[in-house]
Amino acid sequence: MPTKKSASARPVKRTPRRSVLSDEIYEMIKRMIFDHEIAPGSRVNIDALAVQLDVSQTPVREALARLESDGLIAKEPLKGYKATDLLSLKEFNDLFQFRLLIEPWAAEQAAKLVDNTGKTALKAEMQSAKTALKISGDDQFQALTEHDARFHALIASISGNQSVADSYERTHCHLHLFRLFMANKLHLIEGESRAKFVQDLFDEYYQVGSGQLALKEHEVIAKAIIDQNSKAARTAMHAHIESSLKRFSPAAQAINKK
Amino acid sequence: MPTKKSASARPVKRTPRRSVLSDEIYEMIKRMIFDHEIAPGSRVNIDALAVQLDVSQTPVREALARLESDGLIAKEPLKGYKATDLLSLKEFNDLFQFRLLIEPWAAEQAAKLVDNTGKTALKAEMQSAKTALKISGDDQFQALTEHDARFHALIASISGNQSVADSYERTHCHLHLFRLFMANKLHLIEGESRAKFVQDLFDEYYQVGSGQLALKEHEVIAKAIIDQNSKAARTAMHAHIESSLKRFSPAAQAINKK
DNA sequence: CGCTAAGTTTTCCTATAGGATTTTTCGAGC
DNA sequence: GCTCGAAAAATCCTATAGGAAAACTTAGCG
Repeated sequence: MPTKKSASARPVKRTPRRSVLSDEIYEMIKRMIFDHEIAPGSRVNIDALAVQLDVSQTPVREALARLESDGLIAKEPLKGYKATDLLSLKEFNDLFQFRLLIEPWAAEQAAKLVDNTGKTALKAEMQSAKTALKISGDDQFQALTEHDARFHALIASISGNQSVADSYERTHCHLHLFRLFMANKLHLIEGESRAKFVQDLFDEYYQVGSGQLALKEHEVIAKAIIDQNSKAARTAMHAHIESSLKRFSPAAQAINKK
Repeated sequence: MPTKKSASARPVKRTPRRSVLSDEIYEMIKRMIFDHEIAPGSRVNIDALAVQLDVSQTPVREALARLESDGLIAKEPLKGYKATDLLSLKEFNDLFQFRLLIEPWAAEQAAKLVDNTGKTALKAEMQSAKTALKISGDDQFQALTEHDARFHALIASISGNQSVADSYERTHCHLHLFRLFMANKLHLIEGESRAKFVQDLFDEYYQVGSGQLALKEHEVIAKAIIDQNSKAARTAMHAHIESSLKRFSPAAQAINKK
């Protein structure tokens, strides 16, 4: 009786799995948060999630436990899990302040320590950004956000300091920014004027004029690192984060006024 | 056969639990790592742990998943969990470099933003350090390490920046330091001279002369914050971390030479 | 002595049931 | 009509057993 239902609902033989199931589930749930399939603040039902993903509760629980210590999901004892709320304005500012503490240093170190492998990787990443520009719509924003995440993570990695790289990763800042942005976007289906507002935000962030401001800033940073100019790398990274903070600030404020 | 054994081995009625079982298990396992009950690098068997702690596998799995994303335990897919190795010399230095990036800033902010509640908490923590000095033996070292952890976490918290406070917490630096230190200690049962070496380390770290150097440094930091002298707080914290790095460095080197 | 192959062990995943706690619903009383 | 309290439902948390896949071990053969 029990096996029958699931056996018929599930592919007869699961494709040979690359790694461990709970890891896949972790990534899938993370992606669901990323895609707003799980809305900020909404409850997350373990049973439902297990059924939906067609696995048992165990891997779901493991994934949720990890997501909790990532700060992406909060557990209220005996009440269940819920997706964390979007960043408040304060949290948003705090996050960028934190980045200002570690990333300029990371860029500086990266410029000092970079080798040929690192230079190649940086060039490749900048190339992928250009590819992303060819996409259109929300997918473009997502592609650019993902480039942004990879770019910063790459620099942290080149810096050679694992503690710094890890702490950057765990901020999940790109995920928070994307959620913030999309929340604005989604709220606006109701009002035409606000849709325009979000479009403006988008333009502002990635496409000021024909300049693609953020990518230009990335170019400057990448160049400084490849040239092994550590001072310039630090300065450029600092400027980029502050500039990024300014660009995203309206989005964060819009949410908090709601 | 299966139920019988566990039913007889377990207390009839579990004491009314304060919170959630998996959280308790998480803390217990963390403590086991702290106490070297789980040796660095050793395999961690889920079944065995569940039996030992007298709970089922489920909460153990959740705890291990969280510990993994804390970096205290590593999962090798399809092979099981193992406790992470002790910090290599490089990781040790990286960790302190990371702390240098965020903690002096945190101290500076704390001095700017501290209120009466914060000042009271700081004074209380310094008082608890004095109490710890009355303990003797390894317990004293543990008590002082825990004070150290609370002191730094408190300042990060007073700084008001949640991202910074979280990232400090997640370094688990006090835990790593304690493991490093105890590993030296434990290895030395074999050699008398090395036992002396560890005692020296201990004296060096917490009791130089009758000065209790580290605590003196804490006093300076605490005073600067309470006086709301932000510049002094930053400087004192910077000096303290560098001083701490120097004091612990021999312990880290000893492990790596092994 | 080295390498392949079968058997054993370990580990992960699944499934399900039952106890505990919270939330919701519903009815009685003011 | 509103508030309070108790029963009912939903949800979470725990426990346990068993099956599948991979890793490890051991024995036999070249």
